[in-house]
Amino acid sequence: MSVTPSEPATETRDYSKTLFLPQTEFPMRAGLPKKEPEWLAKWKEMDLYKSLRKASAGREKFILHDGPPYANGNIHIGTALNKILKDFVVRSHQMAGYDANYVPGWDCHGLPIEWKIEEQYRAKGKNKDEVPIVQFRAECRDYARHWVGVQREEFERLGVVGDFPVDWDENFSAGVPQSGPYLTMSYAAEAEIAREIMIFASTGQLYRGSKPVMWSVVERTALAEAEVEYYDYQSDTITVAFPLTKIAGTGATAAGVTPAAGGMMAHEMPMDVTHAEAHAAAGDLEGASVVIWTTTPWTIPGNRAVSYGPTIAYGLYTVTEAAEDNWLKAGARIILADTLADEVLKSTRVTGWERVRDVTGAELSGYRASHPYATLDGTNGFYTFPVPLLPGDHVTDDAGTGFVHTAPGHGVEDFEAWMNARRDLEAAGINPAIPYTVGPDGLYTKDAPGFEGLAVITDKGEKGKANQANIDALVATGAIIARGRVKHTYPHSWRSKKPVIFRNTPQWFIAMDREIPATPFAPAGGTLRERAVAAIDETQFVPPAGRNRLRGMIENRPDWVVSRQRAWGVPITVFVHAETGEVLKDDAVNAAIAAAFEAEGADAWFADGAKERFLAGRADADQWQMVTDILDVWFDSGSTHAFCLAKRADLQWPADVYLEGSDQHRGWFHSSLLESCGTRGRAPYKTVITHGFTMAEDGRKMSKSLGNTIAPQDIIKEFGADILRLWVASQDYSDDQRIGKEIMKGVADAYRKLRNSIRWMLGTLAHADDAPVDLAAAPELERLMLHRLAVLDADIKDAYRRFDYSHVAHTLMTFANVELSAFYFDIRKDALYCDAPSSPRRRAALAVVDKLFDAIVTWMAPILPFTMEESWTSRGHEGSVHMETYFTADPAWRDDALAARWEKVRRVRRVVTGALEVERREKRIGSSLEAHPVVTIADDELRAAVEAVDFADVVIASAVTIKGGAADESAFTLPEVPGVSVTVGLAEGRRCARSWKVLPDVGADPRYPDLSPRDAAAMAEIEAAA
RNA sequence: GGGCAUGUAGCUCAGGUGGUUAGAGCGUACGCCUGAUAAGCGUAAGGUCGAUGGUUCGAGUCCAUCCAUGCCCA
Repeated sequence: MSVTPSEPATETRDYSKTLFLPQTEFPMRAGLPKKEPEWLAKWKEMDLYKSLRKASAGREKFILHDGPPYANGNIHIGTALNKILKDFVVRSHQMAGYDANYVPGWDCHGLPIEWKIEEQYRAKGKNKDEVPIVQFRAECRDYARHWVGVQREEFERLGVVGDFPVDWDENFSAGVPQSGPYLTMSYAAEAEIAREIMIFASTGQLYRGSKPVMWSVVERTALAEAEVEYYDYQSDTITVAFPLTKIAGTGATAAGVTPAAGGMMAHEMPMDVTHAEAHAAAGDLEGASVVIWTTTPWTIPGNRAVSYGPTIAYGLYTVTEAAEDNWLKAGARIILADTLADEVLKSTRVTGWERVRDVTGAELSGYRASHPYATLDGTNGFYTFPVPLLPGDHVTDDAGTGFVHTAPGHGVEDFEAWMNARRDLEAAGINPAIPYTVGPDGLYTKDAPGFEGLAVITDKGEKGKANQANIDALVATGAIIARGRVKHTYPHSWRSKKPVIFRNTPQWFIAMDREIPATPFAPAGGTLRERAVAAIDETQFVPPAGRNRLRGMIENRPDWVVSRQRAWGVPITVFVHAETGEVLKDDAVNAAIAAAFEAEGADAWFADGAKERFLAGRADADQWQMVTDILDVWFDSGSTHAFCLAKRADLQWPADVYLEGSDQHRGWFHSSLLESCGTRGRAPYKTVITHGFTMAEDGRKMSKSLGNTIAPQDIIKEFGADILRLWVASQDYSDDQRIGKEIMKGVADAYRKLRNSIRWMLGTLAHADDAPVDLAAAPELERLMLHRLAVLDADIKDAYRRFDYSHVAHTLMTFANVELSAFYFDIRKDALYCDAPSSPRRRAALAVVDKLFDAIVTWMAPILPFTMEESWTSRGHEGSVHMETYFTADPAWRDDALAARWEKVRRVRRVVTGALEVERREKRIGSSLEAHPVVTIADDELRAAVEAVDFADVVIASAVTIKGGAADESAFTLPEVPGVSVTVGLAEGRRCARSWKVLPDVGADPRYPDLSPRDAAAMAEIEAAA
């Protein structure tokens, strides 16, 4: 095939053994799924985590504080992504010279674990309520413990380095564990969480209020949304009229309705002429009624307001014709949403009506309604309070009447509409307290006069008499105008399958807008909301959009409900006075509680005689009630900074970084911020990093039903953890990511290319020795590579500092492919393989490859810990690469002028490469070593740059000729490189049997008739040494 | 429905303050090499920059609306 005249007689010798070919055990195929566990074992054996701590003792700390995953079930791809990103942060800072100590943690309390234990009970036919609470809690604890163990192994398998070994005895005995992961259920954590909530209590930030919750009468328990199932259910419906009264200022008030405070009205209704006129015209709503429709007649005693839609078109309607005995009489005037008026009026069985005029939301705000039971006998005028009309976006005109009966104790939207209006209500002299109309037994309480003792739902889950009693009462007062039945979906308990109700229940809140007094950790000043907003401004967000998202939530959120009527958690360790409802503030009691928790865990609160024990000698146990609610688990995890960061000698408070998924703006970032601002006056973090969610390959959410889920365990089994980690590193984690078969294959391909470049370096470096090389005197090409290292050094370290791992991965992989594999290595193979051992050129190249290797391996180590460890030890190092700091380039290597010249050289190289490709196509050459390109360069400066280097080597040809002058029209040119043309001739001479270059002086050395002079000299040297 | 984001080649990403034919790596196709060989090198194809409308001499880049996807609320 070769066009080179060959002389078989002289090419008999096999010179390949005399070349310095790459030599390495480092396999091309990684076999990661099998190899990685071996590295894990090695790190365990050397106790990498502890060795790191020891080696970096005294260095500046960099602390990423772990957001605790929930100890329930195997990890999924999102958890893996999160932990891998955290590991990037930790490892990259460790290698940058910090002491980056990572202590993982787990969230152990809460509902899902309770469910699992209850489920196990049900399977055995047991009932949770039959089991002593302390025993139940013990089972929850064991369950959490099991999953901490499972997840711990899964996290370590990802290559995450941190303080993972758990000493269970230490966690469940007195004293703060000073090593191992933190657990929200350790005794020390439970004690500290209690201390934190007691700070809120003793500073008056914690208060008892109320809120409607879904309640199952059958099970006597509050239910979470996830515990509710929706079934069809037949409900009674009623349509009720609420007569209107003009709000003060005109002097007209209906009997029994308290006039509003004059000040507010004077503000809203200034007495100028225009308004006075408008007022007079509007007067005809006096005595008209707004109309509501509801499927829960039993909530009428709890009614406190009527909501309207500010943008809904309403009309005033007069009944012109109705049967004598009809509930809605002729002459009645009612207000309805126009789109619904006909439907409603038909349902009232009136036979004639007319629309009088438009009514707007703004006009309605000038009126109040009275309660339909204002005139109900036997209620002692209880219901004579004013019923305000509240604007609410939850009101629609698709169904009903366009007005919504608002019973704040019986619905979330009702509650919110009421609470949003709270300030205005108080200003108008209306009591914003929400009545407890229904008790835990489903019976009306004394807060529902006229109905007390009647059942809404019986303890069997049947409908009680409440609905009929209310309908009768509404008929009696004449407020009802229609009734009916409707079949709709209604929430039921997932256990009993019986309907649930919303009922107002006492709950504990942390106030957002109360001035905070001094705490043990921070001086007085500001409200929780003010403090949190200020703290957000002082926090760095990556990406920056996180700031607005978190701030928006803090600015608008209501008070924080921290109580749960559950068993598995830290109790709200507070005593309330039986009569006054006052919270006991006694530091000695608080200290006793915390001390007991530290020794025994929070179970101490639930043990028999706990009340007497903690109050002994301080307060009368008969006078004080013990709160048995537990804390929302968000308070637990919001306190991790207090019981972990602040309490461990090897950590520090505040954390440098919190890093979680973007859902945690509502979750952990949020609760930690509030908790810390309430007790310590600032955020527990300096920087907040967020990542997006992992989608399936098509960019859609993963779901089991779609069958497009992918588990990290499976990826590890098929590709290895390093591939999963490289996937993490190659994406912009701040946005949502995609994962799937094709994407993983692509990542594995990219990995393989990088691995091969490393493999080649290892093989080449097998021939290196330790003799020093003066790099300043190295050839230009070597100095160019050193220059690139100097530039990359700054770039890579800056990217790590910015937490920009995709920049690191893309930059280094592109560098390895484009500048090393396809350029530097390709060019230098000749010198590295063929030059004599003593050749300065070869020795310089080896020295540079050595630097390149150290740079790439240490720079990639945080991302590919397994592969880089394998590379590092394959180079003959005894220790771990993870004990190293980053390779650092000598700033003196930077040579921009040199780089600029080489930029020119490479432009010319591209033209030559193009020309060679044409020759190959035409089958005139195969290897570029068969060619002798003749390059014509018009520009003198460009030509000088090319002439200054060994251009034949650069284009991997056996010879090259550079000429000045205008480009040859008939020769090969590239439009983007004007003034350069190339013609390609065949190299003259014979093919050197060792280097395969085609040179005229092959055989010049008579000892080696088939070699070029360079190779002959190399052979002489090698043979002399042998 | 509301708040906050995102949308550039098959995949993963670059594209400060608007300016000539929109870039890279990987993958793909084709070719070369056979001394990095289940590797290495080269060449090529591949994009209505989510859509529409607007501002401008000129927009991937600015504005508006819409669509799609996601997170958090309702």
